[in-house]
Amino acid sequence: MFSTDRLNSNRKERTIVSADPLSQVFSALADPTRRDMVARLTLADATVSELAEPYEMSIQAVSKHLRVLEDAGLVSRSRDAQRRPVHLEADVFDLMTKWIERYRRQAEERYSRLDGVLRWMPDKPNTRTGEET
Amino acid sequence: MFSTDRLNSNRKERTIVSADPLSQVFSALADPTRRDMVARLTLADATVSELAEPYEMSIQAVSKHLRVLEDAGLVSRSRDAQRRPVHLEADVFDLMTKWIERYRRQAEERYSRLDGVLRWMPDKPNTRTGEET
DNA sequence: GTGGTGTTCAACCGAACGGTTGACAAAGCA
DNA sequence: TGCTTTGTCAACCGTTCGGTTGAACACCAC
Repeated sequence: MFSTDRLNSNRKERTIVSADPLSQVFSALADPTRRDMVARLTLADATVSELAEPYEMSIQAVSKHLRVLEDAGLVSRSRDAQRRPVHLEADVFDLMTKWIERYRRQAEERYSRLDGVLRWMPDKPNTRTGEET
Repeated sequence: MFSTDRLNSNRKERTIVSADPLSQVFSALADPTRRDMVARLTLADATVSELAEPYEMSIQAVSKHLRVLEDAGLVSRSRDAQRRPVHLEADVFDLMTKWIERYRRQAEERYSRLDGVLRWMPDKPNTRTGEET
């Protein structure tokens, strides 16, 4: 909660502030390299160097990308000797899906409601900002 | 591709490079303020100052946020005297939804396939990197 | 032990981000 | 004709981001 991390350091828990989960997931997937890794991980687990192979960047860069995927909960890592197999955690997708679907539905509802309003149309100026209490 | 923008500047088209559409949408929604704006816009169109009202930041900051939403195609703006009513373009949600659903499905398929493999289990090492040609 | 392999850590760098302030344009209102 | 409202543009500032290099750690194989 305060220092605790970055002193004993090495293990996890150097979260510091960490954005809300939804922001983390969205921003993790905002990078094409990271999206590509996720896509490949839907086919099979892979080690860091296997994941790094197709890209031109250094292994360290890939390792960093994996960290943000892990922090976002999209990916988990186990241990196999020196190797760190990466595994996709598809559940987190739901977080996004739910957010998106919720507001999409709300938007659609609103549009159909608006159709109604337009048909009704008394003499108000133009329903500009709508009926938001 | 080179200068061209930022010289004639003022009108649109200062795209410079502009990330791929999917990255733009994801990263636009990676900010909680922007997500909140989108959420509110599902209820009704709104002007810039109406949108800005609940937040502590300056109008200019809100204007910037709207720009990234607009560049991502999530939002469009019309004109009403000095006002610039903002309207949600819910279609772009589909871009994300499709990406997410595609890989979620792929991941699920893989897991069920893996169940099969485990039951079958010959003597191969472990199907590590799978069958990605 | 020594050496190789796989991965992470630490420091650094330039570009992008999220915010600020100040100036200004464009339209309505006195 | 001013003055106000609404919004954008431009410049700046500190922080984060995506990448680099170099060093270190952890583990296996001689």
